[in-house]
Amino acid sequence: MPQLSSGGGDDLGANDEMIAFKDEGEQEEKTQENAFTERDLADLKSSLVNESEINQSPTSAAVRRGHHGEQRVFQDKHREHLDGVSKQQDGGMYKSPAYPGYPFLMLPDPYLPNSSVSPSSNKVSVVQQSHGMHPLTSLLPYSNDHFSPSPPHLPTDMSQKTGVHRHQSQDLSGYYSLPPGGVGQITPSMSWFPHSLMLGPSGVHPTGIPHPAIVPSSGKQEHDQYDRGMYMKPQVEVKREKEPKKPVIKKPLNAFMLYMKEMRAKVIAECTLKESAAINQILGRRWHALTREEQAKYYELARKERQLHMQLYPTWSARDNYEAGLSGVAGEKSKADWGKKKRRKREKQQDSNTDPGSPKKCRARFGLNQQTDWCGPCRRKKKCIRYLQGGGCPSPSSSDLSAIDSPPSPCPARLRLYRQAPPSPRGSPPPSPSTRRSSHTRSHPRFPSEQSAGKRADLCHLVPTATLELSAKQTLCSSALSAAKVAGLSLKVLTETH
DNA sequence: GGTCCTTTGAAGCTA
DNA sequence: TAGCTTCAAAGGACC
Repeated sequence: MPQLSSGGGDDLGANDEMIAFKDEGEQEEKTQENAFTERDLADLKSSLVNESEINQSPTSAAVRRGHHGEQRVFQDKHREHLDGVSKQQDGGMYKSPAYPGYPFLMLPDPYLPNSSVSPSSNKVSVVQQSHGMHPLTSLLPYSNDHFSPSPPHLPTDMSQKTGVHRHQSQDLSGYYSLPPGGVGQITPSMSWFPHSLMLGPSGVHPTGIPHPAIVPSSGKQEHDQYDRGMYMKPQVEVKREKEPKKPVIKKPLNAFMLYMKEMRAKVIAECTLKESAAINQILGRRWHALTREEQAKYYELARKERQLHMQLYPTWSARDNYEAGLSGVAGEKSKADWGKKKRRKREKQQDSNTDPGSPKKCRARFGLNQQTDWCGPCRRKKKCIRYLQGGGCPSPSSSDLSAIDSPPSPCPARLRLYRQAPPSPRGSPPPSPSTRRSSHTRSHPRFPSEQSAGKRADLCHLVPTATLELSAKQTLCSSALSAAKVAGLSLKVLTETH
C-alpha cells in the first residue's frame, strides 16, 4: 500500500483528506476526527495485518470449501470439538482483547428485553461507551441480534483448525444478541451460553432462535424475517414451517458494514437523512475519517465475526450466495430461484449499462443538491441514461459545474467522489474506493485482513491535494444538507480536478 | 414485490 | 496472481 509508506507527498494527501469531507454531522464530529491520527492509523493497520495473518489459518477457506457436508454433522462434531478446544485454548490468542470492552460479555442493552435499538438509543459512538456496554455492541452483525454473547473461554484460533471444525470465538459472542422475538425466550443470563449450546444442529438455537446470518432466501433480509428457525427449523413457529423458502446464510459483515450498522442511526439522527444511499456516502467518508484505533476495532470485530461465521457454518462459502454458485453447492430450489433473480438483475444491468463504470452518474456528479441537473432516470433512482447515451454526463448549467464533463468513463464520477475522502496520511490505508473499477471493483486492501499486500493496487494516493483543500473551504453544515453536502463536495472535487 | 442506490471489505472467480 | 465481480446492511424511492 503506497499510503502506508511515509513521505512528504503522503502528508499532503493526508491533510487534504482530513479536511475534505465533512459531512453534515461532521461539524459536530469535530476536529478530533480531522485531527487525524492517520499516521497512527497506518501503523496500527499494519500491525493488524500482521496479527491477522498470524492468527488466521491460510487454509481455512480451503477447509471450509472442502467440507461442504452436512451441517448437522458438523454441529455435532463441532460441539464436541468446542468442548475440547475451549479447554486447550483458554487464554489463547484472544486472551488479551485489544479493546477493553471486548469481548462483549454483557448482553447489550438494546437487545435486552424491553430495550430497543432505536436510533436514539444508538447514540453511542465508536469510542464511547454507555451503560457499561461496549460501544460496538450495537454492531452485532447478522443484525439485530439473534444471538447472545457466549462465554469468554471459547477458542478462536482458526489457525489450528485442520479439519472441518471451526472454533467458537469468545470474542465473537458479543456480536450476537437475541432477536426481538427471542429475547423473551432467553434471559440475559442465558446470553452466557456458548454458541455450541445455543445453537442447534443447524445453527438454530434450541429455543428456536436461529443464527442471524440465516435468512430466508427470498425477500429483503429483514431481521425479524430472518430466521425464526427457518434454516433447520427445529420446533419453531408452525407458521414458518409452512414456508417452503429455504434460508440463506448471509455473509459475515465486514468492518465497514459493522461500522455502518452502528453509526447509521447516529447519522440519521444528525442529518435527518433517510435515504440509505446518502447515509452510506456519509458513513463512507466518516469511515475514512476514523482514527486507526477506531477502525481497528471494527476490523477486529469483522475478523472475529468471520471466524464465528466459519465456526457456525463450516460448510458455507461466499460462493453459496453467488448466483453463479447456485448450481453447485446450493442446488436448492430456493437458491436457484434466487440465482435466477440475481442473474436477471445482472443481465439487466449489462443491457442497460454499456458503460462499465456506470450507474448513478448524475447523482455522483451533481450531487443531491443539484438534482435539477440529473437526468430523468437518475431522479427516479434509476440508472443514468446520460452515460448510456454515450457521451457522458452533460455538464450542469451551473458555472461551477460547467467543468464537470463526463470523463471518458475510465474515470467515472464515482471514482472522483472517492478521491475526496481519503484519509491516509502516511499512506495509511484507505485508498478507498477510488480504486474501484467498473461498478464495484476494489483494488486496494485497506487494513488487516486486507489481502496480501500488493495484491491489489492502491490508487488512492493519487488523490489531488488541491481538491481536498477546496472541499475544506466548504461550509455546508446543516445536517439536513448532509447529502447535498456530500454531493457538493463531489462537485467541488470535480471542478478542481478539471 | 423487486430493483436501485450507496458505501467498504471479504471472498470467489477468471484469465 | 492481478483484476474483476458479487454480496453483505439499510431503507426510501421507484416501477
